[in-house]
Amino acid sequence: MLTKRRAALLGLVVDEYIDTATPVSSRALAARHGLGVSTATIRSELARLEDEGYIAQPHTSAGRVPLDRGYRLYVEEIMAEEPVGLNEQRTIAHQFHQAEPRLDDWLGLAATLLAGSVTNIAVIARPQGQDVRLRHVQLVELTADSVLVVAVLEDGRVLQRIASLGQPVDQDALAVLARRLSARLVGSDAAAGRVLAEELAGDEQRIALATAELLDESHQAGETYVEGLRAALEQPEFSSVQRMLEAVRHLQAYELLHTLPDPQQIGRGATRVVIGHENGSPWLQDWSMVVSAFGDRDGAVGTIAVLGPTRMRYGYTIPRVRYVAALISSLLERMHR
Amino acid sequence: MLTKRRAALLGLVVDEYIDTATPVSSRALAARHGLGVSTATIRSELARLEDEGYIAQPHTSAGRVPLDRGYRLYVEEIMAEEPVGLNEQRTIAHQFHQAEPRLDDWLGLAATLLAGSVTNIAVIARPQGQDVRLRHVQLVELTADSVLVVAVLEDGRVLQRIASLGQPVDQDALAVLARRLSARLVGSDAAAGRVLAEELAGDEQRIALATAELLDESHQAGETYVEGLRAALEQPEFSSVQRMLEAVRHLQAYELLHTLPDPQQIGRGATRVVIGHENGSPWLQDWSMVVSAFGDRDGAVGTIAVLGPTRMRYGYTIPRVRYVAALISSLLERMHR
DNA sequence: TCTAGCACTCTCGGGTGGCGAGTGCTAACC
DNA sequence: GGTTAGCACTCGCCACCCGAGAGTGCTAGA
Repeated sequence: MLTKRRAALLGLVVDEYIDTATPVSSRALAARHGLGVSTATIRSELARLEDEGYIAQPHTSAGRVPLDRGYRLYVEEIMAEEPVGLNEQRTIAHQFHQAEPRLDDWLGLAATLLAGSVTNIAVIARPQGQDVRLRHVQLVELTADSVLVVAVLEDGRVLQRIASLGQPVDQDALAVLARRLSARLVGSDAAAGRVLAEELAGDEQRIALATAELLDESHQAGETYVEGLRAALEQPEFSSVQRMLEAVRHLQAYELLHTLPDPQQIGRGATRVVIGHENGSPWLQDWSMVVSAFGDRDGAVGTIAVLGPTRMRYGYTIPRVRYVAALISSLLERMHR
Repeated sequence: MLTKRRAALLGLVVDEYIDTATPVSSRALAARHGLGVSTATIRSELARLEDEGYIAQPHTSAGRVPLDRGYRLYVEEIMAEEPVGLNEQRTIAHQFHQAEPRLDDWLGLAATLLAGSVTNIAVIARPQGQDVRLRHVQLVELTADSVLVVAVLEDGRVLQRIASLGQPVDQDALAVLARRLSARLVGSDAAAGRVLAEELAGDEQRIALATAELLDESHQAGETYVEGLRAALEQPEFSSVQRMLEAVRHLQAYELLHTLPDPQQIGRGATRVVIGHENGSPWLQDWSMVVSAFGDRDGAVGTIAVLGPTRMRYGYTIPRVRYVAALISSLLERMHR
């Protein structure tokens, strides 16, 4: 059974360790926080916490270090969140309102701001293979023999692709074709585009195919934004070349993408913390993730996460991830409206 | 005076050092390359090369390491280039032809391919503040009260921006406005766009302003593509945490941008090698750069560079940088045609 | 139940010595 | 004069040892 005192003590150990990155001794705890008991008492309590699997000592004559289980309890029951202050909120929101109203720009900006704010790695992803539907197609004459296909997707992205033609087309024919494409393809996906292309021929077919490819691309793209590598690497956990190289090796967009939880399972507004071994990948054994999802009222469309050593300022990071996710969601809704 | 034999010896020292990353001893030289002389002779020649400032020894009982001056001579007179094989050319060119015909995509791809090929950092930049002119404007109706402004630039980029309107516009009015914008703005820049906006009012003004902003953006963007950090960091020069952190700290896009030479001064088809202290920045003292420029027949529009430790495979890197730059130039020309 | 005291364990940093790699120098040789 | 063999010398690297310090667990007593 975990007494109240031991839980509080665990909280102090985690706080202290997050702060100093060195094993926490009974003396340090007694000195920094005026607990009414002696170091000997603290030691016996620490021993109990160790028995229960919350903390451990790296070697006999060292202080205590939190284990994943300790962090888990800390995150769920003990820690105090440090809410995002009004000023901070304003500073962040301001930057978004100054940026281009484009999802891609927003996500890049969000990654940068978030990484800077929590001095860890921020990962933002639109998941792959998601069902993205077409909201709008337009054809723009570029040169005599090429046409720009512009597709607006339901999630607000605008994609474009150049289709080169066999022969010149006139503006009117394009307008007709655009209407036809819209009529058939709005609300559907690449497969429908390819079916339609089959029915057409010549340049019309090319354009329809380009549209289908555009929709394909929207699937696969799943652009991932990763920022904050530098800040993360400055932390003491990477003070050896091997650890550092290993981190740099694994922190590739495509690898991260597969380790992020599915945004659908998290739900908008919620945050989830994944600690150490709870991550599937072996290389993430001593990393933690704070994950949230963003999207418009139709559901979650992407994941926003902060990645860092398990020794992470959870109480500080979690509200900030949540805030940025909520901000993007609200921007998305405003854009769609 | 540098005799022929000493020059050849310098070449061997550099080759060997590039290969092994450890100071080169007289014995190693005698063993690997069947020079017809003994190690004692080699030693005395090495001593002369040291007097002349081409090489140095890190400490008394160590072999020789090339100095910047040694690399310089090596690059200019001694080294043998390793040309890009036909197969390699085909593999690379193939990937470009498969990619979207979009400058941004090409540059990203080029950075990735180049970095992989030379296992160092590839930096590709379109320089900022360059005079980009408009080739084409089109307006696309998105929703009742928003219009997508699509601008095609002379360098082949397609930019877009959403302008929201005060009241619904009909397709015909848009077409008229698009023609007017084109008539006035093709071949000119953001300033002209703003002048035109002054003459208009209401939604027309908004759209003209959006167009001007688009042209502004094209100036500032100066997108920089940096790839290959991981591969570079695996090299032995970064075997200490400080060196590694320093590298990661400085390798930020905006910082690199300012250290790249002006593409105009290099000229298309040419390559320039900047070795160690020849770089302005103090942190680049033991880095080298192989730089080339790309562009269409109207001139150079961007820089393509490989960045790595001074101990770099120059003979291998230079032809590859040149090849990729030429490839992009030819793709650009084909696109503009 | 808490505390003071104490023996014990383990890391970390500094100092030492031997080893090996390479060099420069010198004297002899072609 | 250029080349070579031999040798003394220098210096970095590494393994090893040792002492100091930090921190613990245990025990006996309040």
